[in-house]
Amino acid sequence: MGKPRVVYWFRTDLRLHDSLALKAALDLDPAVLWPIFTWDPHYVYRVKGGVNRFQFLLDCQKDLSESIQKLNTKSKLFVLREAPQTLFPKLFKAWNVTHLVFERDTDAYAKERDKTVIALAEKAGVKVITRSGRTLWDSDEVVAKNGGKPTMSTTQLQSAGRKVGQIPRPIPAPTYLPDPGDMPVKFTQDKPATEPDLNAPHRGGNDETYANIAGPNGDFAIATLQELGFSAAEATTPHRGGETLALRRLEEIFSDEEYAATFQKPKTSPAAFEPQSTTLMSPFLHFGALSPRLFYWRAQDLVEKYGKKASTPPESLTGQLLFRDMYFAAQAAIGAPFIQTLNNAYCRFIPWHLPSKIEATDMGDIAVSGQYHVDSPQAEKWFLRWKAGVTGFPFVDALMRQLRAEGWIHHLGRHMVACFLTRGGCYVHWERGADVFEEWLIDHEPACNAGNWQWLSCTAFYSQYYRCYSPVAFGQKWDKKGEFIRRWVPELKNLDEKYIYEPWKASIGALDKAGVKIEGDGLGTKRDGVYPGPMFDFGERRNVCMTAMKRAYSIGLHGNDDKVKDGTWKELFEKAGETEMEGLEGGSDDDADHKKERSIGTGKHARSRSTATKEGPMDKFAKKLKT
DNA sequence: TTTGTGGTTGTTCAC
DNA sequence: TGTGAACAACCACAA
Repeated sequence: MGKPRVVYWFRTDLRLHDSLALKAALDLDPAVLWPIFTWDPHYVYRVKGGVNRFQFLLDCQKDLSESIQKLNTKSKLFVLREAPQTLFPKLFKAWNVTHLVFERDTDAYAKERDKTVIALAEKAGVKVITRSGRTLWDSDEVVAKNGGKPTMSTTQLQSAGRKVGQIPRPIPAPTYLPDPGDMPVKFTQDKPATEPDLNAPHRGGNDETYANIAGPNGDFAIATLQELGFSAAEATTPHRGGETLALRRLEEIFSDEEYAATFQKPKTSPAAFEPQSTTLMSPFLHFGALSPRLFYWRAQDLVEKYGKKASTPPESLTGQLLFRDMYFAAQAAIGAPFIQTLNNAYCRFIPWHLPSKIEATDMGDIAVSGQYHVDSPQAEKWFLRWKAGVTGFPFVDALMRQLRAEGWIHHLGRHMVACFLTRGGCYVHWERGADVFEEWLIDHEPACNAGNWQWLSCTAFYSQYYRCYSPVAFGQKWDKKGEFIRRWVPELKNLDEKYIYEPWKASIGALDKAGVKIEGDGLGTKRDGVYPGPMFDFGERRNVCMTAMKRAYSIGLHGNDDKVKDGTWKELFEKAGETEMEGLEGGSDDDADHKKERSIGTGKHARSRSTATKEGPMDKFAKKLKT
């Protein structure tokens, strides 16, 4: 028996430091080691992601590749363009591989994929070695110690975590890497189905991701944005990726001991933008350019040294990492339904507007990403205005515009816009908001995104729906003068601070002086010096939503209840006299356009109501179940 | 079992 | 310009 010939498969662990899986690979004392990355079509076509996040991913790959080359000039990150499920059997044979090593992934799709790959490896006589590493503790172990149940609070996570054991201390990056072996790719490349391509709207050019298995020059190079069909000029984020940058920033954070040791998340400002008030480490954690355990122990060691004045979880830096682990472990227990309401026993059913379309698949009944029923034209318009950052509420609009441009907004800013879209304004389904965040966030982490949207919409994790963020007061608390709004909503940059959060209250004189007109709905062609009026009376909507939430809570359905699946939930809500719900246009509206719509169309209104009663989305789903 | 307390991150008003 | 109470009332957790 010769020495092992090892493929190390980099996935969401794009780093060399603190990699238990990479250490396991090197411990084999390999004759050859190929560090590879495979472009998974699932990520390229089925996970929404704009150019900003792909740029961050490529940054991480480039940096990792350079670091590998520094350890061994013959090596680098070898990028292969084919689905792992079809690639590996061919690779095992062609490269005479003995071992496949990787860090375990955690979401439902990745677990399925890995199961397939492991089975294929076994069939090919290739030994598979995996290690946990994305989280502080292995999420499956946390779940086991939590009685097989999802961790729904940080207390649960912490007590289960204690039973798993101490969070491992980070290990250093390797100091050597073996040579890669030969890399023949004379086999046929299996090209993936590119449809549906959820990212097509972001691709300005031709998508050449899978044109050649080893890249355009056959040298396994890191892909460019152009090859992925993006134009480099389109990237609008200032936030760049890579392990080197992550480690440098970590040093900067901890060089200010007072900041790091006394960090209290609820006291950091969502309106701070230069610099921002939090660490901005989330995208590095997402792509694995930073180890969560390194971050944790840097913070924990400092806190112990700092003494009594240090902050504590859940508000402290370590607390933030605990929340992340909580969501991962909740996802590990609940599985695929964690990112949706349907079939999720832990997620309350609330008949929000714009519910997801449902598809029955082998993996269970899933919400189709991005596709939804327009049960209410009014809610649809509110949703579009929210997404476009033209709600007429400047603080909300500033946040949404920063999100789209930079792929990142402060955590409390996410609270603000999420509450506004769901239980505190539009009464639109949280899955719509989660879709938008998936598309735009460079730190999009499915577990954290779904978990936080459930939290903010009060469907799981959190239930104090009467605590509602005001688009006026909340921002003012942090940024009295509205500097943040002036930065992101330049139409209003000269407006007196008295009106910056509610420009509709400004006199014509004040507006003229600031050079801005309040009119229209903000959709369609942008006009200079024009900003839309507020899309509804917030106070009224707040009351409508809160009353509706109270009713939905008292009815008490969850995502796995039969009544939710067969459509009979509607009878319960009708009996309770609910009008603010899916299929019904409830609530009031100060939007001039809509008033017109309504005054012309009582008939139209009634029609949409009867259509919805006849067949709502869930009814359709019920039919599917019966057939 | 019941009951009380606390919960990372609300708002508004009174003083 | 800061603190405390009322608002209306959720769930988790501990005793």
